[in-house]
Amino acid sequence: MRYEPLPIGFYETTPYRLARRLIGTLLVRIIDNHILVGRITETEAYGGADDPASHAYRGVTERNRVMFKSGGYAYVYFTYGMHYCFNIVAGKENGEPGAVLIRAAEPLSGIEMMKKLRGKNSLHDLLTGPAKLCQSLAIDRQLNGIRLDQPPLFITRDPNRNQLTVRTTPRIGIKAGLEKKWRFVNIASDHISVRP
DNA sequence: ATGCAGATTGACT
DNA sequence: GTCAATCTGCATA
Repeated sequence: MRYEPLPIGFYETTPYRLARRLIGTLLVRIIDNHILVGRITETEAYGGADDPASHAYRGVTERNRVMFKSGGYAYVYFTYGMHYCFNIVAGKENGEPGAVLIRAAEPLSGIEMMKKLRGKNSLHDLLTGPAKLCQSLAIDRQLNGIRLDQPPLFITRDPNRNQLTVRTTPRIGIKAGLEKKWRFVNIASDHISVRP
């Protein structure tokens, strides 16, 4: 199977629209001759000055500066003293900052490698949460700022278009901006972090 | 099944 | 000094 990365233009839209568009696409990670693939089941949109839950809310800092780039870059940050979270930057050059947090996916290929990276054997415990997903796909601060239109990390369309049933909910684990329903979940999948 | 505390470090006030 | 876009193990029911 050959995977064709989506072009940068795919990401040049608002975080909200990108978060919706990413549901059902494939996240592909190449590492040490292994091809790891997951079908994205859960995302969250984060904005800029309009969104108090976003890292970009108070302007540019050393940590969040890739959120201010144009769409199609990886924003990977470290949190809770031990976890990474993976985001995809959204938007156009010189537009509003924003990104989409990838919260969950369904493992499709490279499952043995994912289990090894994660140190667990349960299929349902590999990609069902933003930090678990980073661990199973070996995503860490080294990938912060890379472009997502080529290996070792990119998005591609699902050739076997699967059934999607997308629901929006408030975002998880935040204390501000709870009124926004900016989380997207494919409730047709078992591989999601928290069932709405 | 649901709930809570602890882990552990770096970014920001 | 505070606390985080989380996960885990243990407790209770």
